[in-house]
Amino acid sequence: MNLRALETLVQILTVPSFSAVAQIRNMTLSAVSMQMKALEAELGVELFDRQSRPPRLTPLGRQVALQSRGILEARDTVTTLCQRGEKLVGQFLIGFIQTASVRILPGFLEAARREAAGASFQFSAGLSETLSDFVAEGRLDAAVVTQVDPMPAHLCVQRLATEEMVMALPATHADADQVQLEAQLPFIRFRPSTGIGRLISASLSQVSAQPQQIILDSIEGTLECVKRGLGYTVLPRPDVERYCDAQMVIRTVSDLYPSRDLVLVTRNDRQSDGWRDALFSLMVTQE
Amino acid sequence: MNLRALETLVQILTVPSFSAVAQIRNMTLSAVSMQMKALEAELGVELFDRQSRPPRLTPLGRQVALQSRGILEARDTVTTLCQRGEKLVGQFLIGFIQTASVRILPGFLEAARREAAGASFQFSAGLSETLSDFVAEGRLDAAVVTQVDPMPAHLCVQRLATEEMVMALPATHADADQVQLEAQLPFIRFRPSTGIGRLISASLSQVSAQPQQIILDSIEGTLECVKRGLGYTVLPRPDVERYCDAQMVIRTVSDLYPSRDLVLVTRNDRQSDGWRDALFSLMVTQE
DNA sequence: TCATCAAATACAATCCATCTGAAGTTGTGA
DNA sequence: TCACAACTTCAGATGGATTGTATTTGATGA
Repeated sequence: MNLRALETLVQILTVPSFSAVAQIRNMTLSAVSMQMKALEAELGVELFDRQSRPPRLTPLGRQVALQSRGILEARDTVTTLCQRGEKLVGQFLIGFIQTASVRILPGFLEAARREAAGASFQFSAGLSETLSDFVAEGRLDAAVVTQVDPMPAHLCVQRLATEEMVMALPATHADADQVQLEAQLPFIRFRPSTGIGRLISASLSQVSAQPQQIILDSIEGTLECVKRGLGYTVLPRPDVERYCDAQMVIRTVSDLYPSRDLVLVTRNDRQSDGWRDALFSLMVTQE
Repeated sequence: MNLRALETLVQILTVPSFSAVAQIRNMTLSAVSMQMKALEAELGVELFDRQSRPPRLTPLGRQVALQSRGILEARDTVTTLCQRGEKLVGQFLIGFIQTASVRILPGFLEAARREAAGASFQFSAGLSETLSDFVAEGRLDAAVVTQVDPMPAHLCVQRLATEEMVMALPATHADADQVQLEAQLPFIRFRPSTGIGRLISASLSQVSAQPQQIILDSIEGTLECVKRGLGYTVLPRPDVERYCDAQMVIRTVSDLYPSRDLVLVTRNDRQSDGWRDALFSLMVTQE
């Protein structure tokens, strides 16, 4: 099916005769006639009643013309999509690690709707290493992850936020020092396979051998255990504060545990150069 | 813009490489490459990142591909529209005289939705002569009118319903005979320019010279006047009965006034032969 | 009913876009 | 660094679309 023929057909809705359409479209009457004949042949139906001299659209022909108008409009949305001057145009596949999808994603979506109407986004969740690899392979356009070493090659890394690691412990143990704590309560560890968990594991090995450990894979679940006095844990401050209440106290432990960076990773190629900074600015503005 | 190229682009959403698409679509890799290059040139954008070896869709390219899928779906609705075996497919332009649009149209629409899903309808209102002329000229596909003489040539006329003409008079004059009535009340005449009005005018000239007349162009308004004792009138029975209540009585006057026929008029050509009977049956089934 | 005219169709020649096949280039993975 | 697979480029072939001209057909008016 030829779009030029559909354009002709659609014009015939508003113009009385083939010859008039031919003039408007800068073609010969002959060409118009043949376009319509070919269209009829392809669809296997009569679009025109040729008993009458300016051939008349049949009801079916009229319907086809109206539908064709829809096809052409759909095409025009594509061309205008491509003519936008904006940087962020297209469908972006973006990965988020769990905590970032809570902290960064909502504000990002809001900013994107405001400032990047031509763009759409599809998100997927995963671990920092996986997402970084996906970006490197081209299966994702970008990802928000915690900085990991070593980063896959040819990736561009931009820091979005720094999250301080804090200790969350039951209010009943608010006064215990580190040694007492370790003796009295088990350490509840966030699943070590994730970025956070790894970071903590690395730190822990320098601190002390933990006699008792509970391993959980949910931040909310971890903190719920803390509130009930089942143990203590170490997590990024924003996550802890979100669930904090009177049953729990927060202790700053920046000397024991390093902070972590949330970063935006993109491929370091010419394509990404076109939109990397625009994407980055949509993610930081919502701070 | 070439629909075949769009098909190729859409396939690339689900298939990893140009060469795979080429195999699936029975073309050479070369042709795929050139189609995509031509598409990029036409849109003036980069749909693919050719830094990497199976060329990767850029976010914009992905968006264009997704939108293109919409274009192709729109095209498919057109082709399936044309493949329906039904008789009534397309957009029909149909004229209705005022009273028919109340009596016939609702039931017709209901039947059409049930039995002619591939058809859409656009209605216009007007006088019987005008609508009949429009059908003859091809500005309408069909019309429901009162039978008028002479009918324009080459029209096919099918009777839908017969409406008896009855007299409506105020309940206060229920016992008056025709002579008393004429002496006591003015005759309220429905606008003579319409089909009904004409019919009545023609009859009246045979009956008697009316000393007093009120002319109105609304059936409901006419009957409201009758209810209030301002005069009497003659109208089709269904219209009178719709508004009848205790303040008004109906008198059969078939000896004085002829009945009228509601008819479906269509052009008498090969095109209309295809759907005339189907349309007709949708209009009578709702009786 | 016929003559006339405008409009559409038919057809051959031509044009143009697209496809193929072969040769050349370029990422990728060993 | 090499080999290979994948893509691009190019020239030539192909086929669909357009044009110009001749012919047909429906509309109009005498």
